[in-house]
Amino acid sequence: MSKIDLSTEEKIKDAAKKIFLEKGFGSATTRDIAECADTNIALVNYYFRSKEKLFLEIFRESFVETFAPAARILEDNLPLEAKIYKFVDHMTELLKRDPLLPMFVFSEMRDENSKMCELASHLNTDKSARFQEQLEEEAAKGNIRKTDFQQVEVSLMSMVLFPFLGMNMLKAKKNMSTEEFYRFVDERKKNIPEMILAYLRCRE
Amino acid sequence: MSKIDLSTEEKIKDAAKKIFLEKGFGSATTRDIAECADTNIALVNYYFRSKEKLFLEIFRESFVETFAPAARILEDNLPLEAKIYKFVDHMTELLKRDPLLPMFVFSEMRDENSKMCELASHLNTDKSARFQEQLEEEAAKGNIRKTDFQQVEVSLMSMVLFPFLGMNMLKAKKNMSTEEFYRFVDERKKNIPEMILAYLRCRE
DNA sequence: GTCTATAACGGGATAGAC
DNA sequence: GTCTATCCCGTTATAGAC
Repeated sequence: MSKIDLSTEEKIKDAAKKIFLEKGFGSATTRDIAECADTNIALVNYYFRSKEKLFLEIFRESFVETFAPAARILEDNLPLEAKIYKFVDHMTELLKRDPLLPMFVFSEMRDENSKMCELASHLNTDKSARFQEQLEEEAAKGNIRKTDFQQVEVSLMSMVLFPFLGMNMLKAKKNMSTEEFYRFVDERKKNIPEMILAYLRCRE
Repeated sequence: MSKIDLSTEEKIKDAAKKIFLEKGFGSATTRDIAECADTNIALVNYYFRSKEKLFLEIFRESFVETFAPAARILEDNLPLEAKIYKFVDHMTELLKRDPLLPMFVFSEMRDENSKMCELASHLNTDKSARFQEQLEEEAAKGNIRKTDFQQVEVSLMSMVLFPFLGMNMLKAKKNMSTEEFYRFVDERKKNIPEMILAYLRCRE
């Protein structure tokens, strides 16, 4: 189905996603969205009641249906090394398709009292601590060093997400084109797991 | 000099910094700033001409005078290991004093065409490639592995900055208090250099 | 330098015709 | 479902009195 055949509601939602991800809730306007969807403000409110309701729908989808599931790869049932490679690879590919996603999610959680923070802690129910158990098991077997799993988890997330959060800074500082940036994050698919695994495995 | 003795101009600037860092340019209002500085909108415009001019001054100071100098520790003249520890320590202490700084800088650079991106690439003049040279020298001596210095640099930055960018996400997901968060990043002062150095030193 | 009042504008939302 | 016209509010900026 080509883009032109989408229902008005779908066109508005697609436009809203694009605009909100580019500008954030505060700087995006209903006018932007309507224009981008090739309709008018009245229809945006007809389908979604308000800018805020529309936004919450986009945020929920981005976070709950896209971001969180990818992060959950760490809870999969896979050997440690394979899992880390899979996580970095899948997450990187996801972010290459949707490079503004991390900044969108995190910038809307800048205010500690925002609805988005509430939403995120709400979704904090399924804590299958498989990754933590796995690190502890491997450490007990002597395969890796004993370590704080939260530190490892955050470092892993950091190294994958940060380049996208600081994409324009990186491009500015290193004079990178978009293609070079994507090559750079592709190289990290090998680099990041190597670093994590070197840390976990090397004695000291 | 106590806060109450500051000149009106200084009070406005302090207030503007606080408000802009909390909300970003788009969501901050001149009213917020005036109220926070305990004056009125007219005076804000009297001293700074417009919201945008005020903002640019705050951004310049935050970026040029605070953020960039800290990042430049990597170009210091120090042995590799000591330098990495110093960088992580100093940067973490800076961010503990100003935890909103990374999100402020990066979120304002979300739009590729923003003035802030221009500013950042403008400041891209002093590229003393001391850190790069150092990694290459040590690799030539066989002390560390041969590696892409940009990957190492970005990973290092990632691990230090990311927790502050995702502070509220982290707090929500891990049910952390502010104190626990600060304890967490303090532990990373040891953890991050260990990871980088394990990667650089371990053969494979 | 400081304040009050107001102009000029842009934003979200809705009424009502079709 | 769709559109035009409009309302109402918050925002930036400034004029003008003190």
